[in-house]
Amino acid sequence: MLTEERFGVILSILESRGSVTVTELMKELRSSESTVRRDLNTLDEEGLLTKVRGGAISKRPFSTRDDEVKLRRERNTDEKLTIGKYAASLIKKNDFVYVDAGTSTDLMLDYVTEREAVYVTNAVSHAMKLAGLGCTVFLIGGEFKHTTEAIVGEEAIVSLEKYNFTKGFFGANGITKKNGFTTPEVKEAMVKRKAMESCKCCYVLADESKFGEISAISFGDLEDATIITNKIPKGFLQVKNIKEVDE
Amino acid sequence: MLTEERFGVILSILESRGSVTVTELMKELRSSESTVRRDLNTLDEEGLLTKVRGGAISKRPFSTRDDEVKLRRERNTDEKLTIGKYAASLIKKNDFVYVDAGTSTDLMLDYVTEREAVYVTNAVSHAMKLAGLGCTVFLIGGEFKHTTEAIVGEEAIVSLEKYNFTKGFFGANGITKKNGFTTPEVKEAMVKRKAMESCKCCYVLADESKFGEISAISFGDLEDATIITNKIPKGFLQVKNIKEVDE
DNA sequence: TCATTTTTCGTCAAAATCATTCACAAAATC
DNA sequence: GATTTTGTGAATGATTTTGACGAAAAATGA
Repeated sequence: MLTEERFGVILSILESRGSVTVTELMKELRSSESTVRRDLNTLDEEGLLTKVRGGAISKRPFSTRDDEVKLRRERNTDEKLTIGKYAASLIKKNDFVYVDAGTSTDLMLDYVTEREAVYVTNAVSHAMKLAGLGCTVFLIGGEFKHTTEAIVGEEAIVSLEKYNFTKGFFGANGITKKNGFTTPEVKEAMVKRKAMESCKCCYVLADESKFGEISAISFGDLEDATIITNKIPKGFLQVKNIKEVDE
Repeated sequence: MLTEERFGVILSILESRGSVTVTELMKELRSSESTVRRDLNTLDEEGLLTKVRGGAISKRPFSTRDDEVKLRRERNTDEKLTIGKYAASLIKKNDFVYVDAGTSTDLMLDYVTEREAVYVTNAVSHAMKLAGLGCTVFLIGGEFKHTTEAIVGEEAIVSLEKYNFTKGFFGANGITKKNGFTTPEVKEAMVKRKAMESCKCCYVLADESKFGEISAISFGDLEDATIITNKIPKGFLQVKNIKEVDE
């Protein structure tokens, strides 16, 4: 196994589990103790993990994901909040709403007031937030992904089949005329695509920075959803289905 | 288990329960009394917890006496831990395991080591714990109940239909010969019942205090599952399918 | 009070982990 | 083709951690 490969495996194990022992790594990597130790030393020197007696722990001992989410939230927050606020105002009594996992939609939830709508989501955190507001919430079934705390995979897609939503709210990492809406994760993209198909009205929440960007996987065409953004870039002015909101 | 890992576990237990005994920690951490004491000393020196006779309490200046009382009362978790430990040891490679929501099963998860089994649960916290261990986890779909953070209701039952588990682990509030296994919540009982039907082997985790108690709703007969307990009460001695575990 | 139980502390040997060295093989360089 | 470089695995001895045991101290109960 290549050195770089091993580094990757070690770091990804740390990412998901938070800690590993030397012995565990010997088995996972099928290498000797010496090699594992050398790897850990290198990665420690490079500051990519923290070596401790017996193994290594992830460089961020405290609630990794929370911090990341916090950080991400602080970027473009103002615009995202405005977008979220407007999106939330679209939810009416008796709506059957799908809320996609992601930070954009998360910010939207802070403005949700409609308790007489029913909500479905694939994000555990969204479910908790909505349930905390006193709303009726359903989580779709399927594989639970640790890093994003969202439900993804084949099973999730089957779960979505039975629903017919009146409105759906989505996030996207990239939006172009040619590739439509894109996101970096394959499994998540599949879920998004299926969910969009099940919605009468789709809304994509995206600040201006997303326009012109392309991520790995497309999950819908530009015409499939109404984009809610803070500022429509020049190239997209003539596109229908874009709503610009400010303050 | 890594030293830092142990520190993390100790602190997180303190975070959630407020106090722990040395004996509990010996079981949770699977290390000797000496090690636990050393750990507590270190963490106390670092000011991360307050050591008290018999264990440790969370670092909060006030209401020390109350906490110490609480510490005494919580001693019965010892038995629950033993039960959980045994139950976890039943999970083997390639098992397809259902884990019911609840505190008994939660304690069991601390002993789960089998990463090559697939787990399905209706409890969000269980899913997170298992995913954190690096296991493959599925959440069933359905209504998300805020108070218990579990998935319940009609939809959850339908979700369960497609599964055929090799083993299932359940909690119960009451066990009698006549009424079988009982629980106070209607919606949760329905889910339990359906899940039990889908398991080849069912295990009910219950300490001795549950025998003779009756809650509102039955979700299974005594013969439907193997009971794992710390002490079989007199009246149940001749019942088959009870496993008594100690230490 | 005094005896009994529980908890704590200290010591020590065993086990685990670590850094270092050396030998070997594959790849890169000359 | 001979060499250097690089990566790997094994062996060694030093160091740290661990678990067990026994004695001391504190709590408990009669």
